[in-house]
Amino acid sequence: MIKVLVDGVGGRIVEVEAYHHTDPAAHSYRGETARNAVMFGPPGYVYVYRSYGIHWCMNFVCEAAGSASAVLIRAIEPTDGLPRMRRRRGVSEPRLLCSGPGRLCEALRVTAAHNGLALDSPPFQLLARLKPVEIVVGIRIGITKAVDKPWRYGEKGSRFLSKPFPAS
DNA sequence: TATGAGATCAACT
DNA sequence: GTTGATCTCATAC
Repeated sequence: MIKVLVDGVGGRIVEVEAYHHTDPAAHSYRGETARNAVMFGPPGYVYVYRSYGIHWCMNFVCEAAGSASAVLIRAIEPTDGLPRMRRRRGVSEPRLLCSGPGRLCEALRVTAAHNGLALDSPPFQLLARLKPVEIVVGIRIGITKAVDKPWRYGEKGSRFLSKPFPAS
């Protein structure tokens, strides 16, 4: 999987979910608003929003401008800046640092200040994967609409997923 | 281990 | 006024 760093801290993306404007579960489903405007812009940008009042969630905008599609980064495998992540998260167990959207954003210190920033300029860095990996697909997590759509993608066998995928 | 509540706020109805 | 792409901690089995 691709590796993402924010200010030098981050790791390999091991779990994402896809959202699209035709998807009832997506923020962009009901059209553009002040919050989701970034999703309607060009790809390669970061969309950050607050969830349940206390957590931040990070998305990468995809496809052409106007399609309002994005991938929610649900989990990464920490590889860079482990000490800083531990300090920010207050936990030492590596697999608890980034195994979930809210955890990941706290570990990378992603906030509304990052909303609308480009993925190819500081503090963001994207690094291509070194080798192909096996991907498993499943249904999405933590949503109440379009629950049956298999738009969750993860690295097979990774120990850093927010939840395990059904055996495949 | 499993289930449940609380935290806390911006956007939407 | 209600809801939510969540997490953590507490209490119950």
